[in-house]
Amino acid sequence: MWPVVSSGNSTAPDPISIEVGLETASISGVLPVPPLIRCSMRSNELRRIFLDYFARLDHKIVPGSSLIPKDDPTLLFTSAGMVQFKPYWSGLTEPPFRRAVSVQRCLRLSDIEKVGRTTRHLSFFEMLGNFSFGDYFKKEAIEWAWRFLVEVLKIDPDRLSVSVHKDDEEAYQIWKGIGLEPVRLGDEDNFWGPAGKTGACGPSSEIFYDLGEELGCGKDSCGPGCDCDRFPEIWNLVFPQFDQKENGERLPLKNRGIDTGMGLERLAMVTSGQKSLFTTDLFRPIIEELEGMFGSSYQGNEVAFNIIADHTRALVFAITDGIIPSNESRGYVLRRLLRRALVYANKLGYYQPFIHRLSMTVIDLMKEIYPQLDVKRELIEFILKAEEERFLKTIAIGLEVFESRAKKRMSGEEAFLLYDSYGFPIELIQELAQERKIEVDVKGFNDLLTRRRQESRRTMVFTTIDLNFVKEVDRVEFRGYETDRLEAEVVGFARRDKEIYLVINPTPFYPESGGQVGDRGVIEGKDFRVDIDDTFYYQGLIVSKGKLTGDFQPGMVRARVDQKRRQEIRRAHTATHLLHRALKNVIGEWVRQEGSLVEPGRLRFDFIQFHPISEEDLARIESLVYEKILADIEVEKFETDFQTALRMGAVALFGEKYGDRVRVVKIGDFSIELCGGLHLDRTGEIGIFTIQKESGVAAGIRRIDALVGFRARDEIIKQMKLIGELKSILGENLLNRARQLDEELHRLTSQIKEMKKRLVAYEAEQAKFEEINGLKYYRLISDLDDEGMRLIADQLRRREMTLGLILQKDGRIVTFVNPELTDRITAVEMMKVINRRIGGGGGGRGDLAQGGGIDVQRIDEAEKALKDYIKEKFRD
RNA sequence: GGGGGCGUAGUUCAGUCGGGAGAACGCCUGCUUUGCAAGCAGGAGGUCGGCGGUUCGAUUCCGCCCGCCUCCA
Repeated sequence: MWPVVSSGNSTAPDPISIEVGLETASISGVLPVPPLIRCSMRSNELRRIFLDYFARLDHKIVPGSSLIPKDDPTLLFTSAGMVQFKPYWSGLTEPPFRRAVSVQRCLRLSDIEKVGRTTRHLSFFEMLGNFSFGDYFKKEAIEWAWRFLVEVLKIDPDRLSVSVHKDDEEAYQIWKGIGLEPVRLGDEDNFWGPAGKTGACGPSSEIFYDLGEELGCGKDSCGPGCDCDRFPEIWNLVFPQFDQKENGERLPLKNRGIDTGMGLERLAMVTSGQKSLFTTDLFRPIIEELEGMFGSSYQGNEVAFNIIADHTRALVFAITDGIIPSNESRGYVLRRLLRRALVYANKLGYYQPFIHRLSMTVIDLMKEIYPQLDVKRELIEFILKAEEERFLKTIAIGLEVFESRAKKRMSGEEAFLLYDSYGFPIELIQELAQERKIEVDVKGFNDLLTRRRQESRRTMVFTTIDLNFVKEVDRVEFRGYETDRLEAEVVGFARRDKEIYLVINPTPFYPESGGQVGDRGVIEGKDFRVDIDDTFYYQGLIVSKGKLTGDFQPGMVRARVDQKRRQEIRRAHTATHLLHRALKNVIGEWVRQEGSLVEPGRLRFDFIQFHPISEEDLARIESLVYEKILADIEVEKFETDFQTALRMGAVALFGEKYGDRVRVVKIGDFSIELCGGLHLDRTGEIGIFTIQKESGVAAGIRRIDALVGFRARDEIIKQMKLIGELKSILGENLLNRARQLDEELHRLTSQIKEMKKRLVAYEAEQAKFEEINGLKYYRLISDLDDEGMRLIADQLRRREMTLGLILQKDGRIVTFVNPELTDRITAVEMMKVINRRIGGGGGGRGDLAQGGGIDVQRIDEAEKALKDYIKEKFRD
């Protein structure tokens, strides 16, 4: 069974030093296209041949973008090659080129259930694509695609077949001209997009490859587009011509064009004569490594092997792009992929963490094309190992819950609770149940799961903005580097009651980017005013959001950034660069930024490091930054081309996209980074810098929180004031005094405890009783607190045949009964009798009850009633 | 974004109906045995995650927030 991870015995690994030259740290995502083929891998050739082919057709080779889509809140992952180009079709952003070609790493979870069960579905894949933005259209796209397959790759044309959208006569005729007879399919098969909720979409034409009759489903209807494995779709040619809005409406696209996608893995399959993606050179080494690990063969275990291989690839690439397993959104998807892979390993009888080892094979296989994988090797291994161990722990907890609930039958609710709250995979529940001959209500489980899904979908809110355009605009000009106020024109807007989104051109408002938060301020028009509370990029445009007062009309406006706030942001950002450099100096050059947050007066910096930073190092880092602040160094900001910046030694970050022109921020000879954010003119303006805390965010990632400028000052003053107030109470020598007081408090508390004990004994001793029908009825008044009264009651009720009450001046009261009498009368009953007469409330246990809020003046009246009640009860 | 679970001593956790904050391990002191493991006696250690509400009284009930686990999107 699963080994249980014992907690607390994990030893921190030695710090790992990674050589990161600027050459490797530079152009993230750029696929090197060597002039000579030096790889023996067939799929490596395919990437290069594809890029070459379209480059010769005047396509710009564009590096694949990160798996985290930029500027598109409707999309969880980059799920297609077109994602990074979406604004180019809608015209929201002027395309810098009209034709592009790319190899895009993609993560798609919509078909996750099919992955591994068919020979052609993957969650992670690379997509080869050529794109046109308002340039060529169907004719070229179709002809080029056909010639690429048949003439360049020499694929047997008899094995290829095509489909078009049922209403797309144009595409149909083009294929006819080539000599093919396309099948016509409906929206379900031949309409693509948009990726996410909004954006470019249109009819498509697909190219299929016939793997042979033996793989077919045998149905009469079997043919291109069939769900079986015989005719995999290898290339989808999409003709984007609509722009889908948030409400589902489709408007004509400004730059209609071409968007194609061909899965590299499927292409590798057909060009190498394989019948499955998983036997291509992209997967075979992974599968073989798995066979070695598990000691079982691929044959007969295809589904589990396929799933594990696929998910491991996805994990390696996702972590490289900066996603860390967590319990929300993107990170959670990673967690699920990893757990799914482990569950399938379990099905093969393998119970150890192994994905972190398998990931090394994936890295070795792909590092030539994606050098970043190799750079992040240690991080990937560390994160995966920690995550695998965490899952084993989850399983251990789930097992306990399972055992405690295991009866003859397990209801759907119980199974669902195990799955939903304890993360126990349903596959394991079924397996365990089978072993123990327990029946599981799978239907009930599935019903609950379905209900949960519907509920989640219903409450899902989309963060899309449907902009109305007043004026066509290529892009929004950002003038925030030079100014914080200007006159501009409203070019687009969207309204939801008092909430309004404005696109103005030009704009002084900095949109949230690179960790720096968006600007706030005011936009004023003729009869209205908008208090801007956030600014961000949306589909390539800069959008400011705020609260509207007055009557909004598009037109000329005055825009003014909250200057004071912005200055605090500048302080934090420049300080972030100093901190980054100081970290490298003190800890080591391998320190790499994993994310940062730049707010007014506050910054947060995440970086890769496998153990906490020592107090001494933190102090050194802080004082190094401070030294640079006091040196009041000039902060130079300028534009240059990417290569020049790199030659100057600029630090470029992974996952960031850089155009040909880049902005450089240089602080003397101390720090130089590529950065589009806002910065100070001199480091002295930072004023104060103080590290607030150092903590861990996830396995292998540390975080430093720091304050600067006014916010740092406010915090320090707050602390000093607090200390001042403490001193006014405790005197100058705070520490000694506090220790003294603590000791004294301790001594006095135990003394009071002792005294109370004696007082209790005394009061109990002195207590007089009155006889009522053979009972000893006590009534006393005490000045002791609740605990004291309880203790007296404890003493008295130990005596045989006793009961009574203890009263305190401010209305607190305790009633008590000897435990042997409680089946005839209880302390709670007595309390209620009193409460009925003279108010208040109370309750407790049979032998002791507490209460309060009674009217002490009328106690005699209540007591009389109580005695009558007791007499009644013990009449015999 | 929404749902479920959890948050109590340094650690792992118990705490029933709203009325005495507990156990084990660890720690400290002493004793015993001194080959070690240990044994015996005593002790320290708590904002019951935070804030607010209901109540005479809240670790317990309610609301909001924070953190962790987990599921759905």
